[in-house]
Amino acid sequence: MTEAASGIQVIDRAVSLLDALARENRPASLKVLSAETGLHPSTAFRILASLTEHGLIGRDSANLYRLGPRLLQWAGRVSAGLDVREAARAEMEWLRDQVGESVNLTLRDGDQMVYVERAIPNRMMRVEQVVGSRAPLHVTAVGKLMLGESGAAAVREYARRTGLPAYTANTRSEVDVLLQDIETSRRRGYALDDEEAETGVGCIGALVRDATGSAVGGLSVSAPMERRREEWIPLVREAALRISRRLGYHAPDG
Amino acid sequence: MTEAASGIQVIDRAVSLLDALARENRPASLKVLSAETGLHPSTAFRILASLTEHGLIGRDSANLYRLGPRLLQWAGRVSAGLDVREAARAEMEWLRDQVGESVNLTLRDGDQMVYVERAIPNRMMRVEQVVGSRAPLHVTAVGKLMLGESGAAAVREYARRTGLPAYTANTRSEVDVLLQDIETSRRRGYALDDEEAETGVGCIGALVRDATGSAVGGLSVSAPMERRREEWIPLVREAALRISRRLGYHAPDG
DNA sequence: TGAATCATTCCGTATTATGAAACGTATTTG
DNA sequence: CAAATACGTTTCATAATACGGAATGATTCA
Repeated sequence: MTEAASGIQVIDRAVSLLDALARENRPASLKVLSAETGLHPSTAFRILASLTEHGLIGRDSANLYRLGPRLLQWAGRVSAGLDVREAARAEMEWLRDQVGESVNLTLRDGDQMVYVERAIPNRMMRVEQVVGSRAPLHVTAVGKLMLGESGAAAVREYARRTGLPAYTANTRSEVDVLLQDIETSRRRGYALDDEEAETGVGCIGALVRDATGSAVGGLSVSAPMERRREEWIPLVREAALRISRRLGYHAPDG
Repeated sequence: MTEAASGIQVIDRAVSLLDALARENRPASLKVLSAETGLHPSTAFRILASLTEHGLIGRDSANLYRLGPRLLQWAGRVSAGLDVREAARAEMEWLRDQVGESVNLTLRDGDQMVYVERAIPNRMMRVEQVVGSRAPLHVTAVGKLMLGESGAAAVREYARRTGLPAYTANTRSEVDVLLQDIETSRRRGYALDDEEAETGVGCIGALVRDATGSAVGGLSVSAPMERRREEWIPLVREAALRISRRLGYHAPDG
């Protein structure tokens, strides 16, 4: 169903098969996959066989297809230059232990933020993001900071492209309101998300920069709104700064 | 260089491009990638463009190609049925804090173990595995336990297929020695790796089972040999068992 | 400013992937 | 237990598809 077309047919089809498998989130039969993607069974079989050969897909005892471990090999190298995930892991765990809430590391990918790494607390009620999932820039704390990096003109373009869809009553779906928010966030060096992506969930985010000083992503704490504390702000900033330092970042002045 | 051929040409080529990019471990130019893979620049360009379209590859400001975050989406769903990684994360951190050494979660993929998740301690000297990297079954603690699951005949077949290559002086490269080791390990419910994969590194491993009782992977502690302690054995077993329980595993008797 | 290097696009061609149909194999049903 | 059904796999003629040589743009370097 979720199709994408461009460039090379076989690759489009292979991707849609892998997507179908990921969406299913469990081992799937050829029948299911070919139905799901609308591919002729024979074609789907051939492509799946090729992907299997390369380890991108594994096969069950029951002849079911599943995503293969080779993907991990590639995913491990996904980063923005240096390995941000690597640098972030320890700091994220530290921050999670400080605040007792979920900590997320996100990277920008076009008009979206991608959740790249997380540390979740051991409590009953918590906010949980799936690694690899996405959210639009304007509804996340880190996303708003990223927008602030590229200037007002770029934000307006973003607004025009996406239409600033509203996820909750609090989503900044008016350009001017968004610009206002972005500007104060930029000045303060941190951003809040006041139930703008999901009702009941609040975030505090700060940017992570690399050796060249450009923002490669961000760190954020996500908590049920009523548990979020202002006291966490310096902690989030501190953790983000420490990750940045590990990436070679040196503060502008000293 | 590292070629693989089978089934569909474009997919073989796309995979080899992604591989080249992963091997490079940094953003790479079209020139480099086409040279590395032996593909005509025009062909490499077309394939890379298609992969980029799908987010499997991202592009730098300097027109360099890098692995894209979409891979994370897929990698996040790589598992053996239920999400082992998910279930394991907390337990792994607990175990790491108990023993103060690196903890690895591994899955079997054919004749190899794949490192799927890790928790590393915050100390200067530590053993570190890259997520997605691999090792043959017979040189790892968990691998030997996995071999023990399928019986002596299967082990002999494995030995014949792979030739039991020796990585250190301690590697069990004689079938009978290996079988002996596997059998005692199976009976004890845990396995040791006494510098069999790398000199100076010792491991303690235990299996992780799913709801059907079959081994889906394993948990292991890796430490410099002189720091490894026998007291850790029950801790490793306990953590592995807790992960198994989260996957729905129920001990055979009670 | 000119030269050189690399990325990108174009396009005729043959190779490559395609999908209908036939064949195996396992599972279900009467 | 046999027949039927459903699904996975292989084959093969065909045309659509990806190929790669060459020409064009865009940068970088001298």
